[in-house]
Amino acid sequence: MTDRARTFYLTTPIYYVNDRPHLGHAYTTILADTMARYRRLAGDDVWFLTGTDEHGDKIAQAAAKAGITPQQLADRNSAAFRDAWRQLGIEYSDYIRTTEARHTTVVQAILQKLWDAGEIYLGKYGGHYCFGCERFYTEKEIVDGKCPDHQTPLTWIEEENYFFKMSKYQAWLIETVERQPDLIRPERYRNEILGFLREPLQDLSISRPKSRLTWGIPLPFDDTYVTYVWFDALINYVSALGGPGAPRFERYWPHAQHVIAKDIVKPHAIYWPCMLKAAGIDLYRHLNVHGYWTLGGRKISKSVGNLVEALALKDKYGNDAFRYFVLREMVFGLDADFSEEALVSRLNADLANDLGNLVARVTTLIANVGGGSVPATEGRFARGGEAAFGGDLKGDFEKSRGNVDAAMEEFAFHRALAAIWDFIGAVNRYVDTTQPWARPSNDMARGQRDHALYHLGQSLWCLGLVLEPFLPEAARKIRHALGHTGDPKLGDAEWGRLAPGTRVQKLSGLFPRIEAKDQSDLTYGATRTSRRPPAGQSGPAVLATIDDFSKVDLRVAEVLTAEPVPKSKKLLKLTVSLGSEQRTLVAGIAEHYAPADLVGKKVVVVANLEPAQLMGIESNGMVLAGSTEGKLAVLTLDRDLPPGTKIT
RNA sequence: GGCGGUGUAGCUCAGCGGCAGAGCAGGGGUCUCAUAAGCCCCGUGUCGGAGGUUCAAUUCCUCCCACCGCCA
Repeated sequence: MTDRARTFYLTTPIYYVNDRPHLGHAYTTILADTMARYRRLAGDDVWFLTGTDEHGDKIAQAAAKAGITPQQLADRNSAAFRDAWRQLGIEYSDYIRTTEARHTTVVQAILQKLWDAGEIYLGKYGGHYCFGCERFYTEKEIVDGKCPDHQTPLTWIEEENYFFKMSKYQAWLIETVERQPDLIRPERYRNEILGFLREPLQDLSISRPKSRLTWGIPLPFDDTYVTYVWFDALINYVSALGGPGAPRFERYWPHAQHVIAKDIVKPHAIYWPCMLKAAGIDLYRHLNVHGYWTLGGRKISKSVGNLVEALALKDKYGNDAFRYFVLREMVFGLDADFSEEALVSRLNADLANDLGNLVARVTTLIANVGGGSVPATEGRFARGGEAAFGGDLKGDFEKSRGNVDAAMEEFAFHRALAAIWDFIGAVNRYVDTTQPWARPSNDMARGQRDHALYHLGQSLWCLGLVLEPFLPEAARKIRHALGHTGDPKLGDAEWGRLAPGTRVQKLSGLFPRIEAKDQSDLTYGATRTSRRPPAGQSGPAVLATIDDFSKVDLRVAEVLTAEPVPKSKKLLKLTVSLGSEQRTLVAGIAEHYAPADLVGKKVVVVANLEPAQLMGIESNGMVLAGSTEGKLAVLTLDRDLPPGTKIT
């Protein structure tokens, strides 16, 4: 653990304002935010940039369709991203927009510099162009004369454009990537780039004629052209700092680290280094590449609607839980699957059971048996006694913190969290071992109890600090419960910093469990929605075997009596006949059926469901019914069958 | 088609020459401070398949199969 302050410049990509904020954007931004928070917590000098990319055909076309100017469209959608980050508690230092003057002036200055240096030339290019992709396609890529991506007809365009002499930097780039093993990480993407660089590198078209596209930054040396989107967009990382020579640029650029998703590796690992080299600017330090989220085990379609819905789960389960899930679930660099089921599983197992419950039991112990404040530990337990009594929590924490540091150095957020949870496990075991709730029978036992509570207090204190980047809200609540209201500092995460005598407040319900009855309305995958899913695509992603199905004992039941359950709007109490026996069961159908409508009906019930208490009534079974958008229908029989008939 | 990656316990993944691991899920036990939480115990799995190198291969090499990525 180094104490020397370091400097970090972290960036997300700028997000294209043709899109709505979704899970993918959110994940990248949460990664960068977590890293920024971690470094700030460690006392480092951090600048964290995000923003929006606002030029290009798509924006112009979308604006035309909406009957507004491109700038108005950009303003609106850029605000949507800003709002999403506000809701997610993202603490960025700066938010750049490519339509801002501070950006366009730097882009033009760099273009002029490259033009003056002969790094740019006017060349001719002809090709099949797709307006949707904003790119040319080669003959081989075309499918039936159409764009392989959009399946739309392509346009043959032959035009003069300005080209950046990227090819001349190929050898330099190969050498640079090979010399710096951690420049592009994880390694799989570095290998991909090295593989790509084995083929000859082409020069890069950096302009579009205004006859075809006007929504862009004019080339400073030829105002009949605008700058091509990548050349414009990548420069945001530099322009946001004021450009070369600006104080903020000199301070942060040498420490630049980009965070991106794997789909934009090539521009960042090939174009951008060459552009920087040509402009006489040092290369960034790291390109950190993460994988894709799949949803419910399925590949994500072109439509982003389900990704937007996945992001909406933050409102249902809270920012901390959402943030924890994405950070813990995705191995950095690899793809991972997002599902509400997996999120709830993490929330219950890690946040509620391990962390939330630990915080509750420790604060309650201190409040109830420790007299409401952190006890002092006596000298006789301070040294050898520590290891002898309960274990070495201090050592456990230091080990965990070391692992967190190492993991964060490599952008391995999932390992950092695993390391913290190792410690949480140790603290839970410590509570069980030391049993501080036991009434002390003598001074020795009293001393041991106070000693244990002291160490448990220190443990919570340290968790309240080290968890801050990952669970900002929960960490703050933990610190508040321990009377700490100032700015958190990782340097304070040391044993003894929580002074004996400090008042401690009970903190329970930090992460309430999502109970089984609530889980029944989970969707598989993240496509929970108020709309009906298309026919054939609804339902679980898992397949039930015939054995699974045969576990459910479905029977015909005749409703004998039906009455409302007092104080309940939804529940009806039913007595049904299964032929050989009568059952009482409770059904949540009172809003849709009057009791009198049901009596005499033959319905279908699950006969071997485990009993449940509902409003004080034991329900022995479940009436099958389907529901959608406020409509509900109980299953009945097409022809008559006697009560008790088994349904298979 | 070329290059690369992945394939290990029901699920997610770690291990990468020396007696097969973790978390979750599941089963059993136990404490009662705590959110029916915690803690303890329980895993013989052709380590994708076939060959080879080696005293020894999940680990190294070759080929094959499946999936994924990049490129054409």
